[in-house]
Amino acid sequence: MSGARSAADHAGPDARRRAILDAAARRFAVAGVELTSIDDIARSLGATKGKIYHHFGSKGELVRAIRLHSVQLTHDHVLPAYRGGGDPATRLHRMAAAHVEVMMQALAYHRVVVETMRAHPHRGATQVERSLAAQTRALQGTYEDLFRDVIREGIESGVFAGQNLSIALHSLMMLLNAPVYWYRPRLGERGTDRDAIKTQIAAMALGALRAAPGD
Amino acid sequence: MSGARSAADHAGPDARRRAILDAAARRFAVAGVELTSIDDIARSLGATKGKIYHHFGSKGELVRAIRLHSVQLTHDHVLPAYRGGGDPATRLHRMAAAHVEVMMQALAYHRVVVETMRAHPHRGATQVERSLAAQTRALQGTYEDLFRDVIREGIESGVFAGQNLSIALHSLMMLLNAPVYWYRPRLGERGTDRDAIKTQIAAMALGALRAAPGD
DNA sequence: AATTGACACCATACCCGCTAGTATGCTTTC
DNA sequence: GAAAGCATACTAGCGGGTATGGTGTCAATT
Repeated sequence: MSGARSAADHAGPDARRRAILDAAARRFAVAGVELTSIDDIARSLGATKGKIYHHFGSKGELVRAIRLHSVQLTHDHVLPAYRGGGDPATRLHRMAAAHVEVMMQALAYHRVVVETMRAHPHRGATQVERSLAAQTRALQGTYEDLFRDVIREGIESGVFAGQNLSIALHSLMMLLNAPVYWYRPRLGERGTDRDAIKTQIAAMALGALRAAPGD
Repeated sequence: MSGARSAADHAGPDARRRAILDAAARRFAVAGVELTSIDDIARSLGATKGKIYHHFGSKGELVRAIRLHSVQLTHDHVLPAYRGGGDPATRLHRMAAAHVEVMMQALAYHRVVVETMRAHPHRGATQVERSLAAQTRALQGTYEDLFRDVIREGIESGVFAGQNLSIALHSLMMLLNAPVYWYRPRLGERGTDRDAIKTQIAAMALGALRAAPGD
């Protein structure tokens, strides 16, 4: 009685992988990674374990794939603002707004990221898992470099306070990730809430960097 | 061969509870809550499950107790700065510095808090667990109200930007919690690093609140 | 001071549910 | 007809929790 490809399945295997990832991210986001069983995810797909384990090798691989996708989404969404011209303050404001925006768009994915943030090396990770983790780390690194660049430029040009770059970057990222923790889209919301949030947080980010270092 | 009370045990049962909590927090912080078994914690104490389950009803109770202790520590450490006089900016700066300070002092406890932040209700929580969680929520609420008060006061007096209070508070808390994610005490550090961190973050927090709302 | 219970304290050994992962075979597709 | 795609049924092991018994401590009693 199976085999009847329906809905999003017609677009090929990658689309099916994606559908599984979406479902997994949603379940992980609401119930937590550890408390979500593979059967839960399969059930939310109207399928069984077999489907998931056909496309992914393990639960850990699922989590790593979600993490990687999250970072890719974020990087792709913020890069234009980085490449766009303007003084450091303007660029950083646009980047910050874009970051907050994508946090709220793909909320489930980013929730998984922050939950699994303090990468407990997950003893016994497979080869694929390690590879995904490595890609994620690398992309995350180049992503943070975008902000590091702009901050440094801003410090050198005097618009940002001359403080410790590493601390500033870490703090900025946490500030921009904040909505992942508390934002809950309201039913029937049309985007004005999101605009307010991203505008305010971007403004706060700029203010934080402009702060005088001494006190 | 047992029964020989040693080390910190002489100070009574509460001290033993505390020792267990410390060990649990440390293990949880380094390996993650889910990946840490009760046996792991017991081993790190030079004891067995029996000791832990004599003092705590369940693993969940352990986690909740750690969370509560974390909030209590933070509240107690920041309250003096709240009560101290000064204009809103000064008070908030002191409160922020105190918050960051206690984050780095009781790092393990706060790590557990942020890891279990998005409270997955943990289906089947016992009565004691629910009670601990309720106390934690309550205290967390009154703690955040300290900051809310000062922010509101600052907005009214014009030193802070007139932005959405809820978003500002959430963002501020995340900014102040940031060190929990990345700070690692260096061997033989004598406190100058911590001073630099808390000073810079407090300054950034002030700057974030002073930011102009519109853009 | 010595004895005796009573209870706090903890070790040992055991159970058992839960879920990640696998083995297998039936469909559908190409 | 070969291979991808997936359902079904099963296994295995980890770890949370418990049942039980032993050991020390302390207070009351004699």
